[in-house]
Amino acid sequence: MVNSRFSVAIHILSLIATTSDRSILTSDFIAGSVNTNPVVVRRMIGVLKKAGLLSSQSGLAGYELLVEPKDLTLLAIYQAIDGPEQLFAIHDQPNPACAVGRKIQHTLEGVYTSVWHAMVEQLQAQTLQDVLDQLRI
Amino acid sequence: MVNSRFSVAIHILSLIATTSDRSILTSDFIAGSVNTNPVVVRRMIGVLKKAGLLSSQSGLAGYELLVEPKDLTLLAIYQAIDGPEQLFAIHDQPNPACAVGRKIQHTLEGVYTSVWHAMVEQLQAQTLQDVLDQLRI
DNA sequence: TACACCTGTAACTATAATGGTTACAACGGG
DNA sequence: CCCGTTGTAACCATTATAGTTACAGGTGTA
Repeated sequence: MVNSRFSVAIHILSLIATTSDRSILTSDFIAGSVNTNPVVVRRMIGVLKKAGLLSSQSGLAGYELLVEPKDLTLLAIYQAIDGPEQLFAIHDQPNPACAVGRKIQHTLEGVYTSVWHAMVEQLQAQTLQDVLDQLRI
Repeated sequence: MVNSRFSVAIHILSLIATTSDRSILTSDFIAGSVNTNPVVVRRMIGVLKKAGLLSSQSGLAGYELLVEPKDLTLLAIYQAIDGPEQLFAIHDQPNPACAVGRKIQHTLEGVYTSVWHAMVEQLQAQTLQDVLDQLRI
């Protein structure tokens, strides 16, 4: 099971997209909705900020999306958080003296790449706006 | 990143499928190819055995596949290991007093289900035989 | 200015997952 | 009986994850 950061990121971005009053949109308010600690929220927001998804100003409440919800794909969010990371880990240093061990890593990379491509298609097909629509806000 | 158990399982099953001489197919031999501990191998094999993918006899070297490589999909292997588990974790207890918090879990489930379905298609389209072919054994 | 409130970030902690290891009971074949 | 093997419990080390405390520094307002 992959960690819950992707879920939290989508939650945070949904709040930012739907809260017009910047003054109430503090890390404390967001943490109350997500049910976590404000620092966890600010940490996550720092990552999303580095990825260019939103902006904020130190000392000033409120966050602003830099990408329209309809243009913000779930893939962009996912990659902002987890980078270009592989989905499945491959055990390292299988025995090169063995016919299977020698080629298993390369083979698995191919398998996982095809799975990853399928995931990418799905994540790219859905935007933050789609999520907002399903939240019916 | 998901753990390396799926990779190790495919490696183990590839060895079993391609090693005709049962007497050398010990957990120690397999561990030497995977580069891990024999107990880790036996533990994993116990899981695959419970799932009905292979058979073994206590005290006797060797394992036997119960499904033909061409009929053994990577999905079956994946599910034997990780069960019907969700791919992405969803943070628990978002605030029900918040419009987003109230519906985010259900919405994310839908999103993740569509991603999972895409993965399933890929995993189902590839069999152990395909892996063996790529290993060129 | 003084103050209240906020962000950004470092540092520490608790918990859980992962994989490696030791140990040993039970089994099978020579 | 003896040796090598499987099956499994128990324990340990490492790492990931998320929560927490603490505090420096920015911002607007009385």
